[in-house]
Amino acid sequence: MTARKISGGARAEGTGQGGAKSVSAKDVAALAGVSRAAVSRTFTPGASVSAETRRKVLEAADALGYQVNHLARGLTRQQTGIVALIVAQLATPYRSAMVQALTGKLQAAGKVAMIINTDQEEATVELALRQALRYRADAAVILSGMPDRSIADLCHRNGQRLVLINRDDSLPGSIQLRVNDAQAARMALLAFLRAGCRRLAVATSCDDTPSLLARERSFLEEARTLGLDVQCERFGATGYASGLALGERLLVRPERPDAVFCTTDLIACGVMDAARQRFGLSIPADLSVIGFDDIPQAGWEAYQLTTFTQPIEETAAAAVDWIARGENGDVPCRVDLTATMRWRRSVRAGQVGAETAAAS
Amino acid sequence: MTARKISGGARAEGTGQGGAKSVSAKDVAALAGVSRAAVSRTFTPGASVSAETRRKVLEAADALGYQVNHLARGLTRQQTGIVALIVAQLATPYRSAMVQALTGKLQAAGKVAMIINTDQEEATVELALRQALRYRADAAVILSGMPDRSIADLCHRNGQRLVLINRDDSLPGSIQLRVNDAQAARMALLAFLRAGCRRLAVATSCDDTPSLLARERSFLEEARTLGLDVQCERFGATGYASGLALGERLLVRPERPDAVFCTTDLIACGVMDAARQRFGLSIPADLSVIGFDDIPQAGWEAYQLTTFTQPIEETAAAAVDWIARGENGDVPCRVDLTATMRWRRSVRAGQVGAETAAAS
DNA sequence: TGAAAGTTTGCACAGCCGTGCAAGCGGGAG
DNA sequence: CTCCCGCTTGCACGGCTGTGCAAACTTTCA
Repeated sequence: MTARKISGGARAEGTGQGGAKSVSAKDVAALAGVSRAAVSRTFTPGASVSAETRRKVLEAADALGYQVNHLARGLTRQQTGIVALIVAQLATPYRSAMVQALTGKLQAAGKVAMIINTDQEEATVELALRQALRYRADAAVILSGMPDRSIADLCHRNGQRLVLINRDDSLPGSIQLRVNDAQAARMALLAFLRAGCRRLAVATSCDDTPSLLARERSFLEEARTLGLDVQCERFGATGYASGLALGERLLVRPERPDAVFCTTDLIACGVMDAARQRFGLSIPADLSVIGFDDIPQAGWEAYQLTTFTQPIEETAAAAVDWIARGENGDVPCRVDLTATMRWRRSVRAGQVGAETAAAS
Repeated sequence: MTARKISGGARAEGTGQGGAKSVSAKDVAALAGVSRAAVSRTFTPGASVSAETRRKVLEAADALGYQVNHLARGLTRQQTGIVALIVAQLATPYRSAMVQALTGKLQAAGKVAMIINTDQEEATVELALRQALRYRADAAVILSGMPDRSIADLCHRNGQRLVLINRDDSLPGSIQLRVNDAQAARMALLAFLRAGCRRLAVATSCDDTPSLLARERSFLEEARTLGLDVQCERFGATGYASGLALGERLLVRPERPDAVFCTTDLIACGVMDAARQRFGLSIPADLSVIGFDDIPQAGWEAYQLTTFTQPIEETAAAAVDWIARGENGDVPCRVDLTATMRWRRSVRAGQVGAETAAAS
């Protein structure tokens, strides 16, 4: 296209007209009257510089507003300090909380987070990883979707490490962080039974993310093991609106459920609202509900939803720790984390007698 | 510290042991049997390469999984394609929605978003901008906090453009995006009056962000102009919990308000829950509430909150458009956007007679 | 005072890319 | 056959940093 010729000569004092070149170590060296290497060493911890030179350099750097160029530094070093977060549907309570935790901890570890959004259609996880590769990210954290084996291999060959959060497959040279979805789902079932509920149901979305599937399947399987029947309804995308629709579909049935396990808190909120507003039911007297994620809204007065708390901080900490540690090679690593049950008031107190938890 | 010597020689075929150098244009050139310049030109639109050479290069690049290094490219070009988003409290409905919109549109414009989190204490906006500078971001979008003039000047000198979203001050060489907070607050007041409410109140947090202050002040001033008294309560951080506390404080007063303008939807939800659960009030019969932001929860069945819809898409579009346009110089630019009223069911229908909006 | 040891500094190169410039190559016209 | 023109291609440089190596300088010790 347009040639965009860069005038190498005149480094005028006036604030830049267009390109506005940023100040480099050469500029600082010139002003301080030292070599460029001296500037570089001043900003390299452990390098040998005399106090006098250091002072001159820092003074000049301050006057010019110099900041070391991490991009150029990333060329020689094998690290850029960039970590890509690949995520869809960021504006969701759980996702945004996870991203907040990750960015915070990454910063504390001296890294910086780059967000790659896969909301648009198509084969976007692959595109996202290629983008991460182009910026030579030290690692990529995958929160949504799952890369093909071939793409993962491409990352591996280019020295980009992968963090898989609640993804199914294991990949070489990557760490896999998983939450105990299956066990939690079984706990939910037990909680319902202990509360005396018998007409059980599951409400979930049509999104086939590994976590949602695991929660649904475990609940169903455990029920079948115990010889119980469970009504399962699946609808739409993961979110409040789908929860509303799911509630209507379930509660209109002849054998109306008295307990619904929702694979997500957002769905649970929708189900609760449907039960109350459209069917005049009261919770937990007429209907017990359990969700998953423990998003902020689950604790709101209007819901007081019993759910499972995602170990967001621990997950983020484990991910960042593994990224910062750097060293390890090809062996895939796996970390299991536990979502703990959070009792609130959306499950009715046990009728059978025995241990009814959490009165307050 | 440790010397980290990089062995320049052996480029072994085996998957890397530690550093795992990523594949460069030189590698592709070697495999394709052409010069490195040919590789570069193949990936530069509009450059002159023969079909045959291009084919060989693309083949080799594909075999090796080559991706152009945007960091190195950023050295020669004056653009890195990186845009820094400086934000605190990302895990909040409004903020995360804004970040989602920004990242999506940035990507569509061929840029990439870098998140810099200012949740930690201290003078972090300055630190965040310095970090953005170190990565030679083309622009920085400031969603939280306000940089000192001196820091803004530093960015300006280094050719980093600034986007201020709902910030007070105007700065040279930056664009300022503002929403009509003041006008909206006046509309809220009028809506209350038209509904027949007379005991007005404002609930806000102690955070002194420009938007919140503008909403509060405009409401109060307009009321004073009309000779009306308004009870104003201020408490805690911006969020649901503060809303709950604010509701309790306001509703326990001798002259109990019959209308509360909340500077944020999260606060509004808290106030509504306090009114219902702790005081047994019904909304809007006993209490009318108006919020701000139109977060997803405002549309939930349990709230049906009348509020003001933030022009998130328009804001993000305007920001990205300005960033992508690039060209313009020192003249500060300002764009005004309008938050439009979203009628739901948290304001009682007018009693006076005349124009009562939104029946359904 | 002279030599040895230690510190500091500059040079030059590597890391990766884009691109101006000139040389090479092929083809068409006279 | 020769000349000219257009397209390709390689060389070399610039952009910014970190760092090994050797030279210069300072300090210490005999």
